[in-house]
Amino acid sequence: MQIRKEELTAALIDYLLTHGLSELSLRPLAAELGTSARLLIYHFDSKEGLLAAAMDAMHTHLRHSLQALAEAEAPKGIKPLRRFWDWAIAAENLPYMKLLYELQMLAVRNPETYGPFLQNSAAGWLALVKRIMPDDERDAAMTSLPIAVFDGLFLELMSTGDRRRTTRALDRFIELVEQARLHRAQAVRKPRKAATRKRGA
Amino acid sequence: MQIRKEELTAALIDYLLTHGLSELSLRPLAAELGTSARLLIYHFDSKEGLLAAAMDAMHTHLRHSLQALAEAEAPKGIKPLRRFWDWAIAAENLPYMKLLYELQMLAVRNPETYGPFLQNSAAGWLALVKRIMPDDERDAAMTSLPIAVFDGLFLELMSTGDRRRTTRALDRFIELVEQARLHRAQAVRKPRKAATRKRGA
DNA sequence: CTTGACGTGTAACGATCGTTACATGTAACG
DNA sequence: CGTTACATGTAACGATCGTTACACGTCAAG
Repeated sequence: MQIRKEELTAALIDYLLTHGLSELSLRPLAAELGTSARLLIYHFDSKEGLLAAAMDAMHTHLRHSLQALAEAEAPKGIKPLRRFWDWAIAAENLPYMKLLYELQMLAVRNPETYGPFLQNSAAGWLALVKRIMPDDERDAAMTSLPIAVFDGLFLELMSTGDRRRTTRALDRFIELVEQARLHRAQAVRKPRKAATRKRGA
Repeated sequence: MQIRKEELTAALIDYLLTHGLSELSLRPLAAELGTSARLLIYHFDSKEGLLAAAMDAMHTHLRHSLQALAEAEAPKGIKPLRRFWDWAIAAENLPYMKLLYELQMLAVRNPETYGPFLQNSAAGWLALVKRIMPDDERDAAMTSLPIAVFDGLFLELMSTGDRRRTTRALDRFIELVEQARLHRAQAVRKPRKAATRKRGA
């Protein structure tokens, strides 16, 4: 019955992964962990310390898992963005990603409460995104776009649970980027310019 | 009858627009409205009734404002998606949109609390989106995509407040769709390769 | 003037919150 | 053995939560 801090943290994350952050309360949490609120405070000093430990563990999990993805050999024919998506919606990462997005949203409205738990995970994402977009598109707006597509689709996935639809939409975006790149390549090779502009709606 | 209730609802929304939903408490709310918690319960029956009234008013505002947009004459040269974006980030709509997104996220984790306040605003969006994508792309994935782009960029706007960057990214997406359409049109006119058709991943 | 509905203030209820006081059990070490 | 440090249980504290009881004032209708 002697649970130490690390074991507590692991169980704590499991709890947060299914119950979310916003309505966390010490006593119900302690009840499900088989301990008491007293113990949680003893080990984590305060509720905030408890949240800090949990959020840190979450970030650590995601960082390690993402690093493993980056180091693994990339299969041919799968675009980085799609590979990132598959990683995110994999069973072992999806709950963590949901928690991360929940944190991000809560931090928008309650920065003083949740802001301290934000780590710059976007920096990690960016390293991957850098390889997604064509080089000549690497301005700020064009790195924003794939991340926004990812975020938006992940949002829809969280709301509807529709993996097929969201994944297909992501593939459509990738095709779109491909086609546009191809089109630009052709336009450079044979610059006919204004003659091809016709539909504007 | 019940004139007081309408005034209260208006003030209530103003409060929620700036303070958010997740940490709403009757007494601080009442204090800022210059009344008492007693009064709020008297007029709205319960906290849930109060939230219901507020969320209904929010949906009503958005629906009316969006309808006004749909009925207004569309300026030439501005794509519908961009027009929708400009509407959403306009000063009079942005706080409502933020509140809507907050509601949507809270409903993901706490459906029993916030689910009842969800109305199918996506249906309203869809009517606009229908005119955004080219006709031959109107499958489910391709209507998901612009909405996801919008959602993702709006999320980033909420987090960073960077209007310029997000708006520019949206414009890039629109260009992307345009270029892809143009490319496909050329491919149809001179079908050199079958590679530009659908690939099954 | 009386009645009764609406609106409001004060105060309290029971529940739950994060946190703390106090006592105790366990086990390693001198 | 006793000491010491960590771990744990029981209970309670004060604060705040949504909600309710009760009394009072206003004002139009009878």
